[in-house]
Amino acid sequence: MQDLLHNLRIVINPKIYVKDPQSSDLGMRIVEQGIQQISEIGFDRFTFRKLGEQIGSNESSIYRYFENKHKFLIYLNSWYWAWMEYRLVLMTNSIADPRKKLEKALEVLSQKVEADPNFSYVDEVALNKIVVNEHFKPFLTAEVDEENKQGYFEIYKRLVGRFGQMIRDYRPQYPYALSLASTVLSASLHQYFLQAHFPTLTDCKDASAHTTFLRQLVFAKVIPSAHE
Amino acid sequence: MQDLLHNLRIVINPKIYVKDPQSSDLGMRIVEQGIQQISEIGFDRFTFRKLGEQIGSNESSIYRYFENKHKFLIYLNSWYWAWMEYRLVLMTNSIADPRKKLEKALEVLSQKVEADPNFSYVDEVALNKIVVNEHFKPFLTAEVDEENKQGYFEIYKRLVGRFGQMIRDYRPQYPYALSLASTVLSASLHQYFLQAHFPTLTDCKDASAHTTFLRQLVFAKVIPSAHE
DNA sequence: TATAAAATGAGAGTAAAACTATTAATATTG
DNA sequence: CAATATTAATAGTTTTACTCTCATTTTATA
Repeated sequence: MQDLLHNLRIVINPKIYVKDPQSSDLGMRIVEQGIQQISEIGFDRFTFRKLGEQIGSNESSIYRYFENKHKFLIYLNSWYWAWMEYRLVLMTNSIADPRKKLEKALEVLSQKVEADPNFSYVDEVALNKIVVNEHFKPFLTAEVDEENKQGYFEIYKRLVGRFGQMIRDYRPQYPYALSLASTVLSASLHQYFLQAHFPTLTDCKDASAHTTFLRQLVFAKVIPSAHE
Repeated sequence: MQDLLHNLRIVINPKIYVKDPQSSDLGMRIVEQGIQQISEIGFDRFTFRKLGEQIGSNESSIYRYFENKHKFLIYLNSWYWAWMEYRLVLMTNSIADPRKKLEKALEVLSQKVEADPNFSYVDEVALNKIVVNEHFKPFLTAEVDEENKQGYFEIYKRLVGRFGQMIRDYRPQYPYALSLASTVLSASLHQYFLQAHFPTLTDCKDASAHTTFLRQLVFAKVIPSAHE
């Protein structure tokens, strides 16, 4: 992707942060170095104290940007999914044919992530590693329902909806477009996770295999079973 | 399922526990009440102290059975997947026809969980709620690879392998049997999770829809795309 | 350029969680 | 019955996840 859009900024629900990290130098360092640290040591071992040390700042300063580290993870995930949505729209918008559109969408959502020069302070590859490794951790808390009500997961939901609509446009009769969309999105992460940690549980050994596997799922022709 | 097998016991890798909870009354109460508490308040809010209070015992006594609460969660997950495997084998063993066998397997793996009278001290419905809500939390730690090496996830891996083999028996030419098996298993949990917390991201509104959705995925006929 | 306001840094302090260790009481078993 | 293992009660340690206060620096604006 070329450096087409210099003045682009990913917009995140303000309820997720205390102070917008994109509004200051310290904020950007928090995000930048936070991504590095979490991708290196994992989210559980990550603390604001350690991050403070790394960026030569203070724990309490970070708390002025994010209420706690869980919110920080939600922020990073939101950023990632917003970025995915932007790439999805950019790459499919001009395609009229539903099948080709859906194929391109699948490609965007399942291929190996590469750095995007439009957002220099975010290392998308490291961020992808976090999203793959921590998977659905942002959702897996007792507070999901409350946080969902607060709109913390809007971006992800919009992406699933958008992708679901593409499936529906291609297969109007298919009644499980949303389920298929959420399954494909989650399966894509999951297969990468398995490739990294449980290679005996997946056949996807390279990036193109991931896409092919998912494409076959999406474009397969439903055969009614004896039960239906 | 009838009460056929009175003397059945789920065997778990001893490395997961310090002392086998199935070997004593206290151990069984830990498992029984632990399942209740985690399914009620969620894993993050759960502590050994609270569990101790509930079962009228002491925090330090629980530590004699499980090293920490993460291992306890791994134990519960292992139990769940071992139980799933046992049901899978029981229900499919006598079926010779690969298609019918696979259909039955899908049913066992995707239908709503019901209590199993063979294991009276485990509430399978509550345990299923934990597995759905905490999803892949046992895997999502910086120590996955180490724990995997220790064999903590053997049961789950065996289940995926077994299910993958059933897919392979039915579609010998299909090159993604393992990926499909892991995807279906994970998608089944995920769709139940969405149904409970993000109903706008799934079309599965009842138990039969879950099975139908997954059955269509598995039995669909692959259509080669323009890329292949 | 002076001055107010905002942002950051440094440090101490608190509460809860996650253990660990010790000793006493109780149960089990040989 | 004696020895042995198991469990209960309690206190203590370390770490994490914050919170609070105040001093210092930076920035904005008159």
